[in-house]
Amino acid sequence: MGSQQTAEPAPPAILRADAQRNRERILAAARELMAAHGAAVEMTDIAEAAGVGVGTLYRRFPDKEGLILELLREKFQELAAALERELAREDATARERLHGYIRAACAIQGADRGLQEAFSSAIDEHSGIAYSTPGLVESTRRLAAEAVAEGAVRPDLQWEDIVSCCCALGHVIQHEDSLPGSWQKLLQIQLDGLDRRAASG
Amino acid sequence: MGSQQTAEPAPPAILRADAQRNRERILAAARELMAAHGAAVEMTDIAEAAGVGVGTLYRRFPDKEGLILELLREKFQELAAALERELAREDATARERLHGYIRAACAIQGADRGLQEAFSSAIDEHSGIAYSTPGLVESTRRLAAEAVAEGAVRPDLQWEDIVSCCCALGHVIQHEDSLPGSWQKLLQIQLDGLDRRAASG
DNA sequence: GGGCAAACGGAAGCTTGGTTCCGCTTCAGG
DNA sequence: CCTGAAGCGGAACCAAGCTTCCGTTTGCCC
Repeated sequence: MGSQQTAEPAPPAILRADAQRNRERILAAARELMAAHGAAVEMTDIAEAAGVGVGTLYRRFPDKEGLILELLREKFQELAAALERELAREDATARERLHGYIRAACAIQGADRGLQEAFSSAIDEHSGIAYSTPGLVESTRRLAAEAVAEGAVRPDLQWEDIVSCCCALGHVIQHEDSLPGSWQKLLQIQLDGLDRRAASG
Repeated sequence: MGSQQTAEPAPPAILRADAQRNRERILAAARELMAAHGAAVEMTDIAEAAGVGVGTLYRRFPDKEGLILELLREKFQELAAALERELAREDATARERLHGYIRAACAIQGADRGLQEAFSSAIDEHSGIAYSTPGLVESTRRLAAEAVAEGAVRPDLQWEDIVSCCCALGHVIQHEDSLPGSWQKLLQIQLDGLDRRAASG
């Protein structure tokens, strides 16, 4: 191998104006379709919805996985934003902020099937994304710690429990069609179960 | 069309001895593989594990869906059996029987990835199976009613909530690898949340 | 034992959906 | 305006898996 391997001409980091525009369109279309139908949407459909050929799509993203990854990143940032918003509330107790965040996570997952899958798949194959979203873990940890310190929630609450709850709720939310309205009840049960007075043993 | 349409020769309901044996083998292999790898196993692999050609597999079952359906039926019967067993316990309070059943459902789902998917997919496309499993719904309803009547669990508990809990737990259990041990904690939170003292408002 | 419906194996066929390829078009710098 | 790199479209390609087909084998009944 020579001193400078140039196997790939390495495309410039700066995109031409039209290419940039198309990139946005593709992301928007993918966002839209995946929110509605989940990760199973076909690349062809995304391209069509974006008003672009598949070739263009593949010029921008390495493969389907890559496109999904990009959207996953977005999703987790959305979640992180909700978390920050909640943590910043001055008018609420730590327990209320905890409840607020879990509710927000439900709302986000309900509005977007993609995120529900993100939560699951991200947990497995792509767990890196969740963990690499700046501040997400750290803020969750803080949310838990503050609620425990306040004394209103179960003393053994850990940040991972918050993740489990959101993940579990997301799953039920995704099946809204066949278990209509049942997630609200489960949410209530879980929030109650997180309270100090509920903790057994 | 004549008085007796014989489009299909209508295969005899009674199988030849070897055919019967192979049918069992196929089911056993499918059970095994799907428990380990979920519904994604390939028909070819199932046939191979059963020591049989794919053709044979398709002679017994209409298609992959049909095979899965057969196993799903089994799974829900397994669940129904656990439920009956729990309901029959004389030595326990209704609340303990409720806890016992939910724990049992977790155990079953943990031992068999297939059932977790069953719980989910059954909820959607195949909800008929769950509902057609003799006594499953009825017994769940009874489990809930008895626990409520006893007064130890939240008064607004409905049988659907039990389903939600099991379904949600199953989802987290399936991701055991990436959220190690977290389902036990969530189970605890939910069981606590089901108690009367936890119920808010 | 003989005959035949039932059963078998597994190669070939088909479908679905991701990915590549390449000739044509468009931007942007000189 | 001219030119070349960057971008574009979408038909063609390819892999994966489910399903079918058909020549051969086997259990079962007379």
